[in-house]
Amino acid sequence: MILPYSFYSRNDVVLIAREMIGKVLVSRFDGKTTSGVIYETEAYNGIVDKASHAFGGRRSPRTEIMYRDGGTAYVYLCYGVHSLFNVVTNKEDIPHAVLVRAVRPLDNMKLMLERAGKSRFEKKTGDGPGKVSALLGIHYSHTGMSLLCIPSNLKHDGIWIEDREIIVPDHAIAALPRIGVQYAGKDAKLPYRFRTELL
DNA sequence: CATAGGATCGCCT
DNA sequence: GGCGATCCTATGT
Repeated sequence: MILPYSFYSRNDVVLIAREMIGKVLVSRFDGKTTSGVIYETEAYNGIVDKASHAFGGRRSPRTEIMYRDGGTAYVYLCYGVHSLFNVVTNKEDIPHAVLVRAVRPLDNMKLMLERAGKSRFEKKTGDGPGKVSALLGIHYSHTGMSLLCIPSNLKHDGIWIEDREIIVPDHAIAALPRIGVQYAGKDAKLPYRFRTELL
């Protein structure tokens, strides 16, 4: 089942980030589908979250995407090198987002290896938000795409997330501080990162 | 217009 | 554990 608007539009971004563990991130570009099982995410809790790009209600051409309705892709360039993929959650004008930090490669390993410039898979191949985008072919120019409009035409591009009923028990999901947000002061310590070692 | 810095990665030691 | 790559974005003049 493709995750519907009702999954993304809820107001608890931390819960959504936790529930995204075990879901399958899918992309289709040039008619070629690739996917991976999500095993690490981070929640960014809108205008009250110092670690969020939208902290304090800041708006800019880049962060404007975060104020869109739930189910929109927010992809931005980090360190001039890496595209980082997030899903916007909640309703329009509430800039919540979930960063996908790691996936276990699933469909079309060959193409994903090629994209990552690797010759074989290792445990860490999809571990890291920059690597997630590299494997799936997601680029910062894809920011603003809807994850709810699934292309029926196989030649059409699209990104979406599926529930393939992969069960990850609650006790197997660790809640940890987020990575790389030391500038966020007190908010840097919030347990908004979710990760499982089961997948 | 100029500038500093970033929700990272891979390679080096 | 340290560092350079690399370029967009935000901010300030």
